[in-house]
Amino acid sequence: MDNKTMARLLAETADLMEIDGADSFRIRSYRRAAEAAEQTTVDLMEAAGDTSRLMEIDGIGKGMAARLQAIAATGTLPQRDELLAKYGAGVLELLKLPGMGPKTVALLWDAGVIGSANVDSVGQLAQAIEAGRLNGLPRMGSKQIEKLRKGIEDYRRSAGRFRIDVADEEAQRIAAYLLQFKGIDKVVPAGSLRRGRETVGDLDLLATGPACAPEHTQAAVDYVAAYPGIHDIIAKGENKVSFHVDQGLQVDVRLLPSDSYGAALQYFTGSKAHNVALRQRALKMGYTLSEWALARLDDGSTVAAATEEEIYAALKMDWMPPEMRENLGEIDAAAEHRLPRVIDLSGIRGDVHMHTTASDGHNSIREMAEAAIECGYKYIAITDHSKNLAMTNGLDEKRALEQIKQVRGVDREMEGRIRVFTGIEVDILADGALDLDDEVLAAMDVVIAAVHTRFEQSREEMTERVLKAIENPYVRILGHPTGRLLLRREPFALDMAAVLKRAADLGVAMEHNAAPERLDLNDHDLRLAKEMGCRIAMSSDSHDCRNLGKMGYGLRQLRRAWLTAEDVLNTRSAEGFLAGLRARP
DNA sequence: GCCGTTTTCGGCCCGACTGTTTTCAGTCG
Repeated sequence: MDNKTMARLLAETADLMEIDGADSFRIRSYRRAAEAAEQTTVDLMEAAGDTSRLMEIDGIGKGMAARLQAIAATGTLPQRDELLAKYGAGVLELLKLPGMGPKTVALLWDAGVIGSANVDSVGQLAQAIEAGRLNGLPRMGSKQIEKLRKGIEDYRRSAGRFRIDVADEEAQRIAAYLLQFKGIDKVVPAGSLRRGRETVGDLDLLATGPACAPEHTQAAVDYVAAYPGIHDIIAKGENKVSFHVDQGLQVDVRLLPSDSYGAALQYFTGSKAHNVALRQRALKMGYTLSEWALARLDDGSTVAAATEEEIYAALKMDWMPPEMRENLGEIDAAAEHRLPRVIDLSGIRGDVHMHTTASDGHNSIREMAEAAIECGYKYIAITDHSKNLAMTNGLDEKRALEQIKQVRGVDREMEGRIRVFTGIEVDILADGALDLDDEVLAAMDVVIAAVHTRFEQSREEMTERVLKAIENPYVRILGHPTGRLLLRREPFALDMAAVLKRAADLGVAMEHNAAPERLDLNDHDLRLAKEMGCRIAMSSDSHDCRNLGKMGYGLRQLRRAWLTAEDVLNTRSAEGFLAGLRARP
């Protein structure tokens, strides 16, 4: 069982305890432990034998260590099983409905609307609503019932999160609309979009300006609510409008006076865990922190509010990039002035993976090189597909050798304006062998090995396959390691910890494809890579010169994992990049 | 159930919005 599953079991137990009316602080412990299990780089199954090692993880005490051990040993948690038997598995799904919290679930259960044997609680609830069986229950007026009916509709229509680039585009459209209103000067996305999460659950936009001052927001609120892309309005208050856009994404727009802008931006950027920890720190210092201001506890006077920098400074901390705000140690680091300087997009000097018309790309070597110069890059590597990928017109040994000559030719023609390296994206076969001869690979500057064909292989076999491939001394980069591109974002079942470790030992770099629809490595993989000293090679994997330079989203993931320029090979000069790769035999 | 500049007991983050309440509970972020 992986950490994520263990985290889910703990989180579900917390949900069930909440329905059961358990002590709220105890519930919070389960949630904290679930977050800790999800975020830790310790392999919990492996550490389960060692109680003290589990207890070293923040948020895991004696009790939670025992529960993790129970999960590791039996695959389940007695507390959870008991509550599931009582309430039925369907209640966990009910909690995902908007407006449906534990108290309401408990109410429905007490009233007999939800039966313990019933698994399809959402369907059951829908039927109960139609049959009028909610009428007369406490707190169940006609509006509340209608809200639930609509919630079920929305849930069935679009459950889930949206890719960051999709959310980003919507944010820009809404911002452009808002900025047309006289008195709205600035619109900034907050929430997980600002933190650079891979996906966004809903969109938080902050607007400020004279029209957003308290008591004068009505006209601006009405203007927001008139946004043409709105599908339906969820809530409309004095300084907040929530709505769905047509594709299902929920948007929260908040209007704020400029003197609270920093406090609000900090607050709505989150994450939740970061904010909770920050407010605890504020309390210890005799302050209270809200979206309006950092204020003194005793007389309520404002300490800081207008900018994030002021607020962090008043809390005796360095300001930190939004990507780092996940309560993963950044608060202590900022207080001790030892935040790492995370990687910046302007530091990227080369793109190490791209295709040309020789295989399935749309442009010539020369066109790719010219486009890369436009992006400000100092070097690129041409890495077309190899022959096993027949559908891409992949290169065989003969064509690969011919291409080397062409690339070297273009490299000379560029006269130092940019360096163009030779390379290939070679296929890892089912047995871990590569589909081109070593003599050809030996002639390449950059060999990227990637799995392109998936056979019916188990996790162990997939891992063996990749481990064997990177043993090949000519392989310098492991390409799209988690296979997300190929499997419609379904990652391979692969022991990433083992792969990262071996890659680090061998000096093989790990590719991180930075296009938003690909993003090879997740936050957890990247933190592991950093911990193990496995270096990252960022790429666009461009098949079109227009896609070069679109590394922004993937780069923000690297910031989330605290990666610095040191950890990423593309930040080096052309010669430094080659030298940073595993040495060739 | 966790944790310690409050330190082994007694605390544990903050406010807006909604609906059904005539003073507040529940949900959300």
